[in-house]
Amino acid sequence: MSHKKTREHIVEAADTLFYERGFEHTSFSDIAKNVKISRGNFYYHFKTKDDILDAVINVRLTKTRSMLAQWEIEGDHPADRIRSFIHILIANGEKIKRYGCPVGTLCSELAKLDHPSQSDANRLFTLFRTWLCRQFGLLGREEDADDLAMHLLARSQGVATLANAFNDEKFIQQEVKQMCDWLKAYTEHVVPNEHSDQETG
Amino acid sequence: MSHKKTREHIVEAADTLFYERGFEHTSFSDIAKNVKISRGNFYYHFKTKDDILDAVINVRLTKTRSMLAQWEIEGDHPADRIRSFIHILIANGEKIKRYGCPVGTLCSELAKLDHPSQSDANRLFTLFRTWLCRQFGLLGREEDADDLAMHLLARSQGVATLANAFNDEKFIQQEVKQMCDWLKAYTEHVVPNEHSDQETG
DNA sequence: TTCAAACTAGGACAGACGTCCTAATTCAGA
DNA sequence: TCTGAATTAGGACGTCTGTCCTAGTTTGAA
Repeated sequence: MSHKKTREHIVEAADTLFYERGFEHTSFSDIAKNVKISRGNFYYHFKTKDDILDAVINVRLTKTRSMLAQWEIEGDHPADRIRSFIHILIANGEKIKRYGCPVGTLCSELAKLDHPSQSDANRLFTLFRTWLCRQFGLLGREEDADDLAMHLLARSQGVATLANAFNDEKFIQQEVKQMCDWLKAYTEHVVPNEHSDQETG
Repeated sequence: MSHKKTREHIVEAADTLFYERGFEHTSFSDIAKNVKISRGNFYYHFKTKDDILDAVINVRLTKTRSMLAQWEIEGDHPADRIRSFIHILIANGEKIKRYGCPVGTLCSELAKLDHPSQSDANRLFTLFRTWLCRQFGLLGREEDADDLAMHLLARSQGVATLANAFNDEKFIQQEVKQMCDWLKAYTEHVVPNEHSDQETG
């Protein structure tokens, strides 16, 4: 029983610390302090620090997948789902202002370290990319769905980076509004007869 | 003579390495290897590693200022100058795909380290911001010039982050084109009588 | 040529890191 | 209750880090 719990606690603490302080700047001692176990005990659960990183990435992948699935349940119209994506900038605004985007900053750091888990971390981006791509496809934009997905992903990344640097709440809200307007214009232009045709209405 | 040269060589090598590997992941030994001096010799030129970082930031600030000044000389029309900004994504495309944006990734790393030089690094962003702000003002958009500057800055940051993660050249070019179109639409809409009225024409 | 100042090389230093070992403790099943 | 396996605590290890010292070399002006 305590085996799985301890392992999960380690991954959970590492997840938080890797986000807030970065992977390299987080030591075994830091994680141990948070989980309240002995530093030497890590070796039983993980052979190396990189193994912890892999576990953290896998947890994030799983959580992201379920979040995206949840957005598909909550929103019938693809535009609503895409709005859910855009609004994580507001939902996670405080953390983003402090630490930036967890996906972007991790991928960025691993790229500089030339770390073997780079490609695994990038799958977090791919998850959002393909999900957004599918939603734009459902909006009738099959041809350039992936371009639109990448465009929106880039906009979000940029907002996160600058919100972090300037610690600017108003900027986040302005940009979120602009992205929603951009989305609405696209939606109305492409699927004019379906601007708010949810089955609930 | 060799004093200044050595100091400059150290800062130059540190500048490159901080960009390519990150500040924390660059050691004195790494820099020493590049400059081909003894590791212990640093103390004569810099008291601490943070002092080297400060020097690097100052060099970048100076270089950026002169680059922006150059763009003002080269382009008479503010729209041309802004296009110069947009096109650094292509000019530095190879490095951005490998290491991301030097400004964004540095600010991001220092934020995670809670490093005292955060605010100095952020001044790099502010440099671009106020410069872009001024150009948009000259385009007749005094009222929302700063919003437009921040918007464009964010777009560039997002493109750099994703170009780095996906190592995607086509994506950079697409987004650069979109940004130029966005700029042109703005320009023509706001200053309709001046859509290509450079003094050279 | 002389000599103080500028500069450099090499290594000592304490502390932190990731890794790994071993003895002790906890726990589950017979 | 007993026993072997699972789990943990604590610390040893070699390496690397940033910092700092000192002896030696180079340099430029008198």
